[in-house]
Amino acid sequence: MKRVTVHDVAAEAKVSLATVDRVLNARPGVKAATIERVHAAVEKIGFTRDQHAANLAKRREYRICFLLPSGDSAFMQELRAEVESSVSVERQQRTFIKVRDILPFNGVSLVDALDAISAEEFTGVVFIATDAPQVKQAIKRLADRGVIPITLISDIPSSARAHFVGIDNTAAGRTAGSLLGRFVYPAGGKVAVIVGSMLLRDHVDRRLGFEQVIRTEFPGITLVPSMESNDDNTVAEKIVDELLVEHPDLLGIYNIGAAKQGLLASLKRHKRDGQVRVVAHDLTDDSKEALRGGAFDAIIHQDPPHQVRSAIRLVRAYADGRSFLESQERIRIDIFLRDNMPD
Amino acid sequence: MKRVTVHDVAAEAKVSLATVDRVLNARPGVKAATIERVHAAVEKIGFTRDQHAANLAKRREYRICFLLPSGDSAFMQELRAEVESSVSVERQQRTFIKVRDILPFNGVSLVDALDAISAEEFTGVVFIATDAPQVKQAIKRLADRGVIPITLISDIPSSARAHFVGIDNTAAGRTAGSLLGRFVYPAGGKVAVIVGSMLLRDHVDRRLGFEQVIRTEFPGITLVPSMESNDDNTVAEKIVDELLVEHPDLLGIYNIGAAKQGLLASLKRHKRDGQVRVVAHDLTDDSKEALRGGAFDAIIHQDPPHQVRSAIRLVRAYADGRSFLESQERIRIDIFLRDNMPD
DNA sequence: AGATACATGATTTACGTACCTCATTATATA
DNA sequence: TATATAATGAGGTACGTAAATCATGTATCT
Repeated sequence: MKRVTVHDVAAEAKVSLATVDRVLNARPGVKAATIERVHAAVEKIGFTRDQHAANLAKRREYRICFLLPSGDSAFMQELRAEVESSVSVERQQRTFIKVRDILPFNGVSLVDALDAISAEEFTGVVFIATDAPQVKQAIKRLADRGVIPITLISDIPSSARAHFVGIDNTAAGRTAGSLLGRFVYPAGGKVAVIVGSMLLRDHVDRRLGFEQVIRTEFPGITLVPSMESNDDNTVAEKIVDELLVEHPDLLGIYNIGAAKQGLLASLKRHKRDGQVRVVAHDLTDDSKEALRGGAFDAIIHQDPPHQVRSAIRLVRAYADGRSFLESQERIRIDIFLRDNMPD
Repeated sequence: MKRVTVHDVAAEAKVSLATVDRVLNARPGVKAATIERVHAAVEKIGFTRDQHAANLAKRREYRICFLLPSGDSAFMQELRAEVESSVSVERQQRTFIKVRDILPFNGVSLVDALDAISAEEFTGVVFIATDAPQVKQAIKRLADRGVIPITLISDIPSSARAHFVGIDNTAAGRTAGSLLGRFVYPAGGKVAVIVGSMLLRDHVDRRLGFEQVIRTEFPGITLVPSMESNDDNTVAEKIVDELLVEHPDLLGIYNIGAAKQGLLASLKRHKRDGQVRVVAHDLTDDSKEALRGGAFDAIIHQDPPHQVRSAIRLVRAYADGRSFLESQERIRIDIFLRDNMPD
């Protein structure tokens, strides 16, 4: 059971090793007929290139830059921790990862960071896109310089980014709507939405999907006009306070952004936790605790470790012009209840 | 920016290459003090062994055998398809995969298959465990022969298997209970459970978890005694027919096994699809269709591609005595609604 | 026919680690 | 002190592919 190597292919096709190499690596200077012969030989003896040997010989290296907001939301912290812990793992596969900080909610800072990256320095850049024309242009410049741009969490669909790693946020909103709708149905009644910022595309999309579903499928439910927390706990707490006072019959809340602590604090103070059905985003320590205690009913989640690994694999795949497994790179819209929480 | 190699470690530690090699590969014949020096040097200059070069030099090969039931449930078919499609991908990483058929629901067939495997032939075996003492003993013999046993989907916890790849089925049952409970609550009323076979540990566990949650958290809900479909559509259809006739006020069904077509057929014939809330297992073409049409409300799922990849990675990790990323190998209990279905 | 471009062969080096052999030096044991 | 044993060094080969160089053969064109 010896391994099938390029030498065997050469023998089988009755050509030299050099020609096999030319064919396999799509180098010029080989007749079409010869190319065919080599391919036939590959098929016949079942040759597959040894990835380890190939990578070693190619002495390929991948340098990836992650641009992460210096904000301190639990979700971002987990993402950052995941990136940092992948540094040593990925180094074994010749992938060198650097993290650069940018200011959160700040398009200019992102544009500056993108413009500061050269193809000599980095193979690809992974970042959370802010939906602004300047960012779009910066992505274009980046791609033109030969750096692979990968958007994470939040996308700019019509930009020059090679790939988006993240969930379909409209679908996530619809999912939240389906859940919360069923939870408060058939009683019917009022449901409120709290967004982080209407400037973030993912938040906007989530709200859109949520309202779609509620309006079309749960006609018994009334939507209370949504408010912006700016992902700030103090603001969120005030919003919920007012909400609970003004609508004592409130049945459910969909919390689109971060600032879950503020929401929880208000619910608890009004002794409405466990009564009002809550669907929120991102499985963090806070929300796990709230799920356990019954204050939250469901969490919509996108797995940070998976997203980080996926982004890294995608940079390598695009750099090599390789294809990749669609199914492995699709980020799922995870639903967590108390009972299917990890740990 | 040159790569840090073993040579650099040798220079830094002021020892020969041979000694560095002895230390890194834990070979005997090195003083404790010298080992320390080498480790210190590794730390200082940040050396990480190049996996590609290492694997190449080691000329390591992994041979993995998947034992799959020849049954034709959609879930098993997807699993099998995934294994087969991974053959060519994994070959590039020197992993050779073979599939062997065994009879479904048949412990003897599994035991025979396990006993027929030698360490010369295979590095590891991946199989769906049937919970029987004979199987447990066969696993022990297998492990003693030096083959790595990995259980998939269904486990025997106290056996000699190296690892279990799959979900916690009690938790899956609880998850189903939480969902269905909330869906039919606060109306209260009757909910029925249909199992595939009480001989399968995963089915038993699911029912257990489901009943736990319903009993403790949704006291308004009455559980209709559960019945066995043996994963047969004709049987399942008959069961549901009787159920719907006997309990016209039935609010929900938890379908634990396969045989979803029978369930659907009966519901449709009685024009109760969309009325009765249904939670079932495994996202297949049938259940996707049913989710879309509103006949099913939620599907509890375990991702076959992920499980196959995980099993393969685990065989390699155990074979090399390496550690692995817990988080990457944990199989999630996925919840799918119409709105977060893939595709 | 001679120049020219194209197609192919023959051969070599490099990648970074594993692993083997043989020689040499340091340390412990009798 | 002689001898056994442990610890280390020096050096080489192999793994399978990539990539380069130089030589040689063949067809094409004016």
